[in-house]
Amino acid sequence: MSLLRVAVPSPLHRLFDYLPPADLPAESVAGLAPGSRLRVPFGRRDVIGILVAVVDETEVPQDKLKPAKALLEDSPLIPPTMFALCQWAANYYLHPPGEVFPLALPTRLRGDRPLMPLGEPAWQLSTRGLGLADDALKRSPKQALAIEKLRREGPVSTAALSEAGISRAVLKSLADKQLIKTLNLAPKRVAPIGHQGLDLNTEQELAVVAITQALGEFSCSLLQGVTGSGKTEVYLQGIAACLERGQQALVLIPEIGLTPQTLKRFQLRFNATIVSLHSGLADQEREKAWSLAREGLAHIVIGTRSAVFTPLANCGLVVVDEEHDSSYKQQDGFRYSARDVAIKRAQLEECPVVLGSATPSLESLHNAASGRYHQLVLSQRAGGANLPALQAIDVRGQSLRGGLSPPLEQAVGQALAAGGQVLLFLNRRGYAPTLQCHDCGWIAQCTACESRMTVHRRQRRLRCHHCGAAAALPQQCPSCKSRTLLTNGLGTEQAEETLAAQFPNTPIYRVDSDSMANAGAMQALLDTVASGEPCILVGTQMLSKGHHFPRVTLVGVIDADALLFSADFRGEERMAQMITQVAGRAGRSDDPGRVLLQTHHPDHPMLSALMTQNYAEQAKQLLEMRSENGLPPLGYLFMLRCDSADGAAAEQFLHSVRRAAGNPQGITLIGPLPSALPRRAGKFRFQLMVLANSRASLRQIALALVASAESQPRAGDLRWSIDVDATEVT
DNA sequence: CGGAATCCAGCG
DNA sequence: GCTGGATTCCGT
Repeated sequence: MSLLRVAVPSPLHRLFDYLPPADLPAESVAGLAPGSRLRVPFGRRDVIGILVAVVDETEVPQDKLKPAKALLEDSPLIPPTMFALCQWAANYYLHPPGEVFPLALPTRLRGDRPLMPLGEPAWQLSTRGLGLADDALKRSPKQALAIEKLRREGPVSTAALSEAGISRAVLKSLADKQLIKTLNLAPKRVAPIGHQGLDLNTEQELAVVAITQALGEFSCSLLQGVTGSGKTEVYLQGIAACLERGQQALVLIPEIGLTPQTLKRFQLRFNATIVSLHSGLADQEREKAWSLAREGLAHIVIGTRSAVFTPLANCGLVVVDEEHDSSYKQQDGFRYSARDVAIKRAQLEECPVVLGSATPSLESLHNAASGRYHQLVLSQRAGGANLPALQAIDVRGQSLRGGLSPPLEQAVGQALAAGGQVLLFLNRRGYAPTLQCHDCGWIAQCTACESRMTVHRRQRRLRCHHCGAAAALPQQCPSCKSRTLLTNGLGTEQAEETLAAQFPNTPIYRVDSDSMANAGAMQALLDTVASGEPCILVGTQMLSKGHHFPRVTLVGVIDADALLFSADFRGEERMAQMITQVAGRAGRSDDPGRVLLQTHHPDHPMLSALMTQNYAEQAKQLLEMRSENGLPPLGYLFMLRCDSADGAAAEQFLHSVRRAAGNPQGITLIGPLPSALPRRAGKFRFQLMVLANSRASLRQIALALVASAESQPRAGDLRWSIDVDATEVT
């Protein structure tokens, strides 16, 4: 007997078997394709699940099996490649399959809504309308006109009818008389046209040739190009070759903030259907973009992390821009890496994938060095510009105004006087990270987290950056009623304020997620900065991503020490990437500019390495250190995390899971330990780190731990999750 | 003792 | 995750 194995939307690490729906002919059941939606009873209610397989046997007792209620479509909404990708991802990341398959669908289709047809709503004559006598409508001239038009032209879109002066009301009365009926005009398939690309230098040429020749089968290339070396141009010409083969391209970018610029550049180059998928889209727009991609009507699909699960009818090339960027890793729920999923996807699509970055992740560099990836290098900046020189400023004992030491302040003044723009990097938003009472020492803490509240003076609020809690900025100390409250430390808001006083004749622009909250703010800023007038940009890592500022001649890193000391083993890698990226924002051919790093540890080996080496050399050293410690990418790791309002319960849970794992060969278990933020949003957080010397042994122990965790009695609000290839381990 | 808040197993 | 039946809690 045929049974349907279904991925049901629930956090359970298993599939559920159902009898076929009663209305489905028995002989058609065996031939059902996976990836279709099914309405199935689950507990007390009905849910929409995804058919994973048709099976003959089950371990479920016969009397527990229930029939599915309905099959929602004949041909699967999730095409075979995407189905395989989701299945791989659920398996690789050990995530409940019922939560993975829906990612291949737009939200509207995760329920039981029917697929919205693409194309345009239109009208045509019904049989009765065709046979209508010519003078039958002489008392309704508008209706007669409509019939005449449809008779002459065949099906006409509602929009075109409306343009011809035929209103909805007219169409409705004709429809009521059953003289006309609706249909859907199929969308037109257009051939994409690529405009002439820019001239390439030799390295770019080689990269384009390599990508073009790779089309048609799976391969992975790492395009390592210093900032300003023209990586995007290489993508564009690779994509042009892909489109010429009649295939589609998928382009992943790190953040929604970069979408408009990227989209614009692609639209200028190609006369083609380009869709972008990001969190800013309304559900209906999202479904339309998804359908265009799935039907093969969109030539280029540009999107952030989740777009890696968008089906493409004929995917010929995958590009992952800024592949090192941490936003490709989802940090809650289903903790996948879109970059790694993209590589698997290219393998399933049998097409090449290009990973691009000026500062590739150690993972990708390692894979390139070991020959698993092709390495494509762009070492020259466009127009032959040099990269700016890095220099440390020893701030020990120096008086700091608005975070700036006298030498930095002086350098800023000089750069502005020379007509340049200045970029100051401070990776802390808000006014100050701490509010303290001068009389009794009270410190504003978040009540739900083990952390301090950040002062946001403009909003007159205290905000917790970990849980989002907010409170009014107190006027007096809640503990001793003193009115002398001090702020400690420096955030972008305060820096902006102090800089305005230090440089009263220069516009200061703050760039962080607070000031760039509304859509268009970033574009407006970029337009202003592009005008070239001297100004100071002060902001967080938002400044270090994507945008190039050719008129910036000085980059100042206000607090390099904040990057220097990280509990995470990826700290050094992140610092090198961030400094290299922020340094790369500046300079043009005739003036590479300079980069000043303020630090209390000018002799720190990481800083000296940054001064004297390029990113690639430094990465090589970092890789050696990882190798010595058995850390990724030379070791394999995952985290088992647990949080609960009951801290002891969370810790106990991980202890007993660890006991169940035993003491296998080649595995290092560390923990359970409280995480770096031991309490967040009212919950205590513990974690167990597992390091393995091979992917196979990692997988084996991960499966054992998940099985053990699943079989533990579930107490209270305790939650656990697994993070395969975790990037944040503190 | 009744009604509300909380706990907890089970979902095919 | 959601659901509803069982259990505990609270005021009377």
